[in-house]
Amino acid sequence: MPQAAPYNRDEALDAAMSLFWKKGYHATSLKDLEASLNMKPGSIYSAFSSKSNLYLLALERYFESSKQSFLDIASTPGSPLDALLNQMRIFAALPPDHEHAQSCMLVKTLIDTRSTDTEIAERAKLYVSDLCEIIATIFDQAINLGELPRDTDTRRLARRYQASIMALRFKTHQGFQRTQITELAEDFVQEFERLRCMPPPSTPRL
Amino acid sequence: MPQAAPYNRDEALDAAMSLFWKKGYHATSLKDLEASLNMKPGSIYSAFSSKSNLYLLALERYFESSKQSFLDIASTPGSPLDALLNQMRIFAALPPDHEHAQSCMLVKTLIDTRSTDTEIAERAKLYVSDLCEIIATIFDQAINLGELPRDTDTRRLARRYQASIMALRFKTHQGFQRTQITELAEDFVQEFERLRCMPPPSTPRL
DNA sequence: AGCTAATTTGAGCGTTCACTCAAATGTGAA
DNA sequence: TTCACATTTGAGTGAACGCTCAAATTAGCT
Repeated sequence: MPQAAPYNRDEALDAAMSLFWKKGYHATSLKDLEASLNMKPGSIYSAFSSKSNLYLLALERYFESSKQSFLDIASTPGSPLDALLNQMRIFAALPPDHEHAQSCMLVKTLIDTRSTDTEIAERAKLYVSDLCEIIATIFDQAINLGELPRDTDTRRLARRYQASIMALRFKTHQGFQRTQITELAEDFVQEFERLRCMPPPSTPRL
Repeated sequence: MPQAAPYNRDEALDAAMSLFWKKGYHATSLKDLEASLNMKPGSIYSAFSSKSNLYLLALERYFESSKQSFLDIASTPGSPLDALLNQMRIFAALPPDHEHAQSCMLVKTLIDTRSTDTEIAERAKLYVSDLCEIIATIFDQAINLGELPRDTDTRRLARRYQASIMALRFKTHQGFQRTQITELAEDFVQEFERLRCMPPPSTPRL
């Protein structure tokens, strides 16, 4: 005796994202999704077409929120370099049970689907590149503010930053001790801190 | 009409390792294994008990060979620091279609099984720690040879080295361009190179 | 050759997979 | 109230899953 129940697309996609992020694409079953989204198979399929399409939507959601957090950094009034490095420390400081205290979903997706689901993997690659480009523009800002040398290869630096973040987040996921994570973050931060230009002389040159 | 066919445990485990490494635990089916190992389901089960146990054996194989390559580094006659950093460049220089030119299998395992197969994930964690400890002892050797300052925290340094390798290998897996991988490797190598002590003065002090 | 133990075989087990659809229900216009 | 429409329901689809086991084959010993 079916009854019509409400259904909120945003909440459903959030739930799907959390579940997929936690369990991965292959290990998540329709049964799991039914329970998490609180929807029956028919509803899920009429709303999202297929498991893989639902995954793509969940991944897009993850990407958009990551993108937004970097755009926020880009529009932070103070030092862009400080803001980027702070972001690194923030990941390291997340309580271990926090939802975000695990591997980047894009990384998990690539590892999980690269050799089995090309479409999903390609999408994830695209998102990673997009984020990298945004990070590079933040480093560009840092140059314009005199925080980095004019000849810095910002694309290359962004790739290194992204790789460091991924490594850090993976180590979080792996269940390292808190102090070890903090130390690792501090090590990475120091490497970028070294590139910072000395503050310009406060007295104007003649 | 069954016929008895030969069966080589080493070859079978190698094939299982390659397949699991490439596709991941959940995405690899018994059918896939039957084809790769060239064994029928009954033989597989009488030889390896279960899919998960076969995975554990394949993972152990992976670990042992990784371990061996670091032990080789440890017993290299020259500079241990050089040997470690060379290892990094070697990963970056692998042709993209090389079997090893993908994410570390321990990383893939952790991401794939952490929330679904505790036993496998715990084993992977253990192996990662073991490798980290070996790397730390190589940094210890570097200290004793005067390549690193006496007060270096080698455990911490080993964790950073391991994280950097993981990030680098993941980026390889992700399908970056060759030059970009090389640049990233060079960036990471430079970070460690900076820690190296100046060579001791060749003329004895008075 | 004849027997025993060890091993491989592959059809097929029960289960779970992603997914479908006719029926039941709520909603809104007339 | 009535009827058309949009939506949800959940039992059920065929296929694929991990896995089993009786029968067939080989290998080694006597």
